[in-house]
Amino acid sequence: MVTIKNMADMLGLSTTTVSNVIHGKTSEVSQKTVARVEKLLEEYDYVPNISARSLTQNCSRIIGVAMKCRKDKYENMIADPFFGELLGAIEAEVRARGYYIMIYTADDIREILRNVLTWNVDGLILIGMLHDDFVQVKSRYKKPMVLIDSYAPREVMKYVNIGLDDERGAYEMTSYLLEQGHTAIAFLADNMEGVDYVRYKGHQKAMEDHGQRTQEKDLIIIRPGMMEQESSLREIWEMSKDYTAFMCCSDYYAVMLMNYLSDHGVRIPEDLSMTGFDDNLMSRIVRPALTTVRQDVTQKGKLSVEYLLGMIQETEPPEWNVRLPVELVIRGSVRKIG
Amino acid sequence: MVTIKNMADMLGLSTTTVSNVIHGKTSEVSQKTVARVEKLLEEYDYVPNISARSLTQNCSRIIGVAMKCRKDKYENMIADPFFGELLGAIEAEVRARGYYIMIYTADDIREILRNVLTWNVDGLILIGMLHDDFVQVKSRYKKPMVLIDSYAPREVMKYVNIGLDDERGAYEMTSYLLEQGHTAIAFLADNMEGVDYVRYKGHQKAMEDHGQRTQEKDLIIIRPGMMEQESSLREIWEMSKDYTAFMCCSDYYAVMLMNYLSDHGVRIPEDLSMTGFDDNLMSRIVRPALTTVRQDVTQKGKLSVEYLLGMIQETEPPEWNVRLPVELVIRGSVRKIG
DNA sequence: TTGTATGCGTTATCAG
DNA sequence: CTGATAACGCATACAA
Repeated sequence: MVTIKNMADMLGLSTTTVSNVIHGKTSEVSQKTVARVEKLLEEYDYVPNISARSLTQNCSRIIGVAMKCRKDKYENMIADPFFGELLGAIEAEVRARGYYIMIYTADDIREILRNVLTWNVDGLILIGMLHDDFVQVKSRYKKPMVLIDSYAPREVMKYVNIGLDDERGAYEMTSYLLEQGHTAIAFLADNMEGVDYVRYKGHQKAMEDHGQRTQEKDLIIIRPGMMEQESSLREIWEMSKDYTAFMCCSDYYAVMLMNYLSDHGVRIPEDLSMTGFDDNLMSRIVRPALTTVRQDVTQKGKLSVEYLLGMIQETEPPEWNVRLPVELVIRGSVRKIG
Repeated sequence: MVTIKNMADMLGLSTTTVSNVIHGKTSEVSQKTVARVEKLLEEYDYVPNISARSLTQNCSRIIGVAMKCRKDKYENMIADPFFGELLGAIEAEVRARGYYIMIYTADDIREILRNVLTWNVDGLILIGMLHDDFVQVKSRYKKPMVLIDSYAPREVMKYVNIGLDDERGAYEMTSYLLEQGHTAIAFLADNMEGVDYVRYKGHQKAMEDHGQRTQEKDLIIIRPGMMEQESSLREIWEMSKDYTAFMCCSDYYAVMLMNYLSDHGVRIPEDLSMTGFDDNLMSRIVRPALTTVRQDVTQKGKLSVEYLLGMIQETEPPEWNVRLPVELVIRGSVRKIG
């Protein structure tokens, strides 16, 4: 590996001059010298050492992507279609802007924080963080951050969030189901915080606006591992008999359930209508194709990077709480009744 | 951010002593000093600066994951279920071993190389590389490398490869199809190099061993974009009328085609049997579930990291050409005929 | 237009 | 047991 010093020695120049040429500060260097240096640069295919640069400039050109993943839920988060697409979109945009990406996944937020600090990351994209985690990161990491899909209370701390109009998405889906004559609707969610909670609220609101009431028993919480457990699936199957529609918080749950149920003789959508959320690859592959709420995951990733890099270049973000639009995608998994 | 020097000053010690405590070289330091230093370490939650460390030690603790991706094929490679799972598995293992991962995707191998060199990556995992690319990398990058799914000619250059028993997988699948009474089989591949070529060879061999011949027209090459193009799909549909089975080189193609065809009235498997390769998430989701060849992608990723880290620690790899086993998974997309 | 000197945070060598 | 000091590769303030 050639270093600046190597080359300076070869040319009988100082490192300063070589460095200047490398950085295009050619106004301060004579034409002739520039040519000589550039020739050598080419010849040896000089590549700067980022560690050294990072040390002097106190910036690393690394964008950290931190994902808190509950070990009990994911053993391979990146394999999830949603995260895969999101990560891919982030990677593409970061690369296009001349930065690098480093992924930090961990159960423990302190481990993530340690990594972020040790690499002196220039900016951070936080995925799947709850409020407490965010507070902890914020207290030690002082550079720009963007959260994705966060619903941490904004009163406590100002932050940029790139999210979705989750409430509206759920509202529209519920309205659609009601229009199709469904009133016995179960809502299936991961938990009752963050995104899922807001979607549930949208669902509730639509129900109320249409003169329907929601009951606690109509809310089915999918606990980790349930989708792989025969007994839990059977339980859900039993429950399904009380409803005409299952409204799921994610395509993944919708698709997994749909397959389990139809494999056990439940006809979709004749016996039970199903809807998802996200419009993943899966929703298009499954038959009947899944009626779902589309979000533009690639756009989400891209925008996160744009905002983050904007902040790194010291401009205020144009918006602190971005809610990307959402669109109802009607396919074949809902039937009209009555 | 506290530095070693900061702390040394506070304690009236030298950086050497503090550094020694940090690295557990406590045999050279008095109990009392150790305690004092550790207290401060704790108090300020000292985090080392990796750039500085990298500079002195000439190693970065970064494992590079380089993926050459043809722009015309992938706009988001990580979103592909296969790469997503592979990358996730690599990430998990790298993290468990105390290393970090950096992803380099590019169309141009020289860009990848530049990044690898600039970060002084300790080891490299190469995915989707053809022989020429590998030669180019090898000529400039002198640290350990592991290739995944490579079929670069071994005579030219010795290298570690973690791959699959592709030939056998295809052989078994073809044998299975023949047993089920199929002889009019089309083979659908991406191209005729690397993995796909070897799978095709396995297919050919099985055909011959069973007294069948393969003809050039029975080999259908899926060009980039074809899966999204109505006209191409229609063409394939037309072709399908001459066959009783489509044997696809990947689950992705199998699933996409299966859906297109069944949406157009072709009954799977009554009118046409289909098989895939990989045993992705998709193959389990689709109905009828896809008969396919299973590979353990997670194992592939994990093993790659194990081999690579072994080499970084200067031990010879136990094996230069690993061919992971493969398993026929019989589901519902193939019917028995005759 | 070019060169000298210094510092970034860490580790390593060697001397006390 | 502890401490100077140099070195890693690069960028920059300042000097010439």
